[in-house]
Amino acid sequence: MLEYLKSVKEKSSSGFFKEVYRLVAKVPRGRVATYGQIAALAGRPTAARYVGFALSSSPDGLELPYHRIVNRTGRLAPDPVFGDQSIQRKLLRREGITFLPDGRINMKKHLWK
DNA sequence: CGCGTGACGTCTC
DNA sequence: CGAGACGCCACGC
Repeated sequence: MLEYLKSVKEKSSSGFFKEVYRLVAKVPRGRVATYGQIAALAGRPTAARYVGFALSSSPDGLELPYHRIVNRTGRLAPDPVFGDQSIQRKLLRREGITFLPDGRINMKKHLWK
């Protein structure tokens, strides 16, 4: 699995992945986007899972704002991805993003577009 | 064409 | 609120 992802990012053969990277990079500071949203913009409304996939294999060199991508309910990515969710939360808060009492992101207020 | 793989999404218990 | 269960799908083999 990781192998093919590697080849994908090296060859940039996948238009979908490439599109995902492009879109994610466009997310402005202080805003967040959802997997499903990115997927839809990338032309694959139902391929939300793959968005996360693309991000987890983010190409070296490209500094994508992973932390701005969250799932629909405002939940952050699982701990393993950032080592600890608190890291992602810190990054987001630093950009002015607010959290709800339950630790989820205030989607209404910060959702991209 | 089928199999395996998930940073998803949404619905039950 | 936590844990499953499904359905979703691009992409390499």
